[in-house]
Amino acid sequence: MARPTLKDVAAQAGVSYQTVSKVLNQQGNVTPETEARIWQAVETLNYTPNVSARNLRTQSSNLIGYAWQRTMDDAPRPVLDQFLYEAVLHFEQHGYHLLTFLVGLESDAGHSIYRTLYDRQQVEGFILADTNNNDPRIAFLMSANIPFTAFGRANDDWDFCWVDVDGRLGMREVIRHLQEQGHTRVGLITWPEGSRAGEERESGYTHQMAEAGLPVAPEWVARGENTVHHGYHLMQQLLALPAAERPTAVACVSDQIAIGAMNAALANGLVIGQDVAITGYDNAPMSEFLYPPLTTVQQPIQEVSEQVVNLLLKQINQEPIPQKGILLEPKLIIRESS
Amino acid sequence: MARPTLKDVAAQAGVSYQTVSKVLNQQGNVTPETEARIWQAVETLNYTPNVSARNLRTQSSNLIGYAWQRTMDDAPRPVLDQFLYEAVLHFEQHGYHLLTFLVGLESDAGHSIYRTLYDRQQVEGFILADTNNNDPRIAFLMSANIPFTAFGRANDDWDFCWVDVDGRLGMREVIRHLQEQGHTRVGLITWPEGSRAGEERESGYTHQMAEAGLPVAPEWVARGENTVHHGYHLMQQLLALPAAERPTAVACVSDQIAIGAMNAALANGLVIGQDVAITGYDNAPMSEFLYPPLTTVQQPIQEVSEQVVNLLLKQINQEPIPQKGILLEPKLIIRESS
DNA sequence: TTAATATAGGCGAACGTTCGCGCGAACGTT
DNA sequence: AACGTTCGCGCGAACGTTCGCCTATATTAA
Repeated sequence: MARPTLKDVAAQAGVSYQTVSKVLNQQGNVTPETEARIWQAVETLNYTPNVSARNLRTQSSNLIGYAWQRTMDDAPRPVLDQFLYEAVLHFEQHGYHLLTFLVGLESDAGHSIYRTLYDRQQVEGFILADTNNNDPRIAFLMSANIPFTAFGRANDDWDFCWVDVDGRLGMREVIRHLQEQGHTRVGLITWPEGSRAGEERESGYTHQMAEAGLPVAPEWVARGENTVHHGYHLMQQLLALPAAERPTAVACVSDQIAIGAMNAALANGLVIGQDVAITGYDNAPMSEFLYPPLTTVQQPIQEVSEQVVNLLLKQINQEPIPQKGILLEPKLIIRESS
Repeated sequence: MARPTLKDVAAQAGVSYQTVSKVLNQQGNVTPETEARIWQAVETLNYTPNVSARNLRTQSSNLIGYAWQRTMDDAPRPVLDQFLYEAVLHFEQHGYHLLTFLVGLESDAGHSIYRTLYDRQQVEGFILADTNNNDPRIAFLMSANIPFTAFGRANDDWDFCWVDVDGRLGMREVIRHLQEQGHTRVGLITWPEGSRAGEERESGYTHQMAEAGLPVAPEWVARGENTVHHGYHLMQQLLALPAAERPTAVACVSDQIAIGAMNAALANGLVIGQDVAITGYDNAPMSEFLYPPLTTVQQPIQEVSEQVVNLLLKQINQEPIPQKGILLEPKLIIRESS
């Protein structure tokens, strides 16, 4: 038999199909008896509403878009993965689903996909991650007046909804911890310049060093992409400095990089946590089981997702938004690598 | 102004709105002039078709469902991630998008979400990954007659569409390679029993050892979950065997496990690739940059995705399916860890 | 010249909902 | 007994498409 519709249910229950609709949407008055009859009919016919028809009528799709960006290097992004998972979870609790799509590498032309998806009413808004200063996606979505919420900040004078974790604070705590361990020459392996998250974390490093009255040699700050590979080579670079000026501790802006740095230290015959301290960032699942376990920073991803979802749904439902930007605090996790 | 509809475009172009529809769907005869006028109107009004209305009319949604399963341990799944990415890519080339949803942990009740999503015509089919023997999802989808294609096999006598990579062959080649390196005592770290992929790989191990006339001690086969953590401990276990019966080479069923095993070997002061050989499986992005780089097996994920998409779309479009199961060949990648 | 044919485009209907309005019956109030 | 009010439910309309059929005009053939 073909999919049952409202009319089929109505016929079965002996009422008009609009009444069935009302019962299903729990509005309108019906006697308990007819309501029971209707539910009974729904049950026996195994009726489920047609979502296209409903969407057409209500002018909504209950879908949120997320552009899946391939990272340059295919590195795993534990934080992003968890963020997405949690976001899907929270969206589902509000009856929304996530529609994933790809955006071309040609960044300019690529934005039209956001516009198209929104204009044809396939999605009601977007979530963004991995944002940056001058992020063209954010600029575009703001100008197009399309609802979205970002995990991560962009230009401070841009007015949009975001949720972020205070990377500056996180890195400050890392550096303070290293200082408490007695380290005075602390290096930093970070991303290339121009990354908002990188700037935050670097600023945490710089400020905490300054606050402790410790000088920072320019060659202690190494920059490269977010891969184990780069971490390895940048650490080699730091270790190649003369013994007297070589950092005794190295903070990395990601666990990926830290793993590379650890490998480099091992390759140089150093005992990590003893000859040299290394810290990561993100608390990737495996960081706990590395050799030795990695000191790192944990971000409250679950809360990030929840807030992102809330902010986006508020926009979609035109509800008032008390605070457009939400900054959460990370947590230092001390293990044996430092 | 409100979203323009077909009628708005029609008014602008001076034709009936149905004619506009025909032009947009490239069917029906129109003079080049009117066609140009229509496109012009579409352009100036910035018209995009309403997808709900179209879906309602055509009884299709152009959406494919994928159930996001949280792994027990939150371990990264490089293969799965790449598979999904490629699948999204191929689906988009056919005008489809991917709808992600979560399935509850209570496996039995959880299937209703597949049914619901399909019955309300929100998705036209599903893709599955990480399948297993007696996989309840597959059993359910088969019985419900819902289109789907799996990345991975299940019971051999089940008749459904799948694409898989020959794990038995992959592991055979790993073992053969280790044998060629002179190893006679080869261990295996694999998943707990009951995993289809695990069985395949283990069978490759067993057969290749047998073929080479080498005995296999039961204690050489260690089992545990797919984490760095378990890899570490299982390797410790193998290394704790008396020197004379301890394997000189250990094949792992995943790079995750291999990383743990490498860490354990390091912690025991062994030089990997020299004192002991270790191999992984999956060619995770970081495997190349470990210390030392990890010998592993690469799966042709791109082709897997493409075939999965093709099989699923064939089902949806009721096209004939020449071959329901497709088995692809993996490729051994030899690096310094063996 | 007439009839057959092709061509361009209009028209009505339908896809399966939701929503507001309206109407009769039952009920309570004066 | 007459009247307002509430309750339970039906009815028409609309959301924006696509699709098949129909018609009017232009084109060709007899």
